[in-house]
Amino acid sequence: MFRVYSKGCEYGIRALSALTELDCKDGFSIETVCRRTRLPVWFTRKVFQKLVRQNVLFAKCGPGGGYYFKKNPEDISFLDLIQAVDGNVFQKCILGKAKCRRSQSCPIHSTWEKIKKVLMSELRSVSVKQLMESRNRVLHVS
Amino acid sequence: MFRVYSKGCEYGIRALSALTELDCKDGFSIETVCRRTRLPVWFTRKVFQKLVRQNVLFAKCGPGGGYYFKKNPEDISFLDLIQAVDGNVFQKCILGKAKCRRSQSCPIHSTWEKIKKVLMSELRSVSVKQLMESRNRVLHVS
DNA sequence: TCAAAAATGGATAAAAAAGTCCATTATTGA
DNA sequence: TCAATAATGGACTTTTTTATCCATTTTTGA
Repeated sequence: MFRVYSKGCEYGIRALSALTELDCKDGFSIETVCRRTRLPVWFTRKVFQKLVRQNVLFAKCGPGGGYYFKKNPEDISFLDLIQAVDGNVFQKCILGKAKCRRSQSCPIHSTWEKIKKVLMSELRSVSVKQLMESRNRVLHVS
Repeated sequence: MFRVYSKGCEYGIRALSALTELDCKDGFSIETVCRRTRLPVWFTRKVFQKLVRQNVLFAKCGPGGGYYFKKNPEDISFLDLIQAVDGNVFQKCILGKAKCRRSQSCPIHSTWEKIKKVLMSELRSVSVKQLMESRNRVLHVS
């Protein structure tokens, strides 16, 4: 039951990873993305709604509308994506202690702080742009 | 929705962390541990049952019975505990890809492998004995 | 030997997460 | 202006996880 992020977040990541340069420029509709990735449309829609609220994407209604990046895909990290969809999940104490600070900390506070630091910095080091590129590369190879 | 381990696993960790030297020698009952930690008895029981099946603890029925460590608490790591309760959770692909191997891997395979390595080695570096000690230290200080 | 103590495994209930649907709103272009 | 397109937010359903309960089994010692 180890999870870095929710299912919804996973879909968001997979959806955005499947975008092309052109999509980034001209925008993309849910239908297009979900057809390409075989993700469930209705659920992915919910995730995109969150990304809009969190200023990662912006949405344009009406014919020819769709979603557009609000920031450059280079400047959106994997961590940004997780936090936009799931919230500030990395702050909580790993042992569920309500007030886990340096004094009065849980038995593995310092270990966990160390792990978290690595985890977050690695997640920050991957951009949506990179996700897109490596996905497209994989598709070409296979 | 970030979780390193299940709720049950969390309870197991908290329960075992609350044991004393004497408990390790003479065994301990669910009631004793749960009174001390204010954990729900019935649920913690289920977790202990798993730990028994996974050879972390062994159980003795009847009056004066209870649970005993099957291995030395020094030799049980945090990681062992997680895997005993939750199974082999760290093997799965972070993006939910069924077959994520070096060739045909998901876009963040290598990043994730790196994070996982640190995560697992840190979790392996903490023993149940240490958890017990630091918990007891905290209790004395506060 | 039998009542009490302690664990077991299966059944069920409650809560949370995941997934679906729909009526509504916004926008476009014919 | 209005029909069609595309997103929105809320309501609802299903599935998974968490939590509880109980009848049964094992063991002890009076």
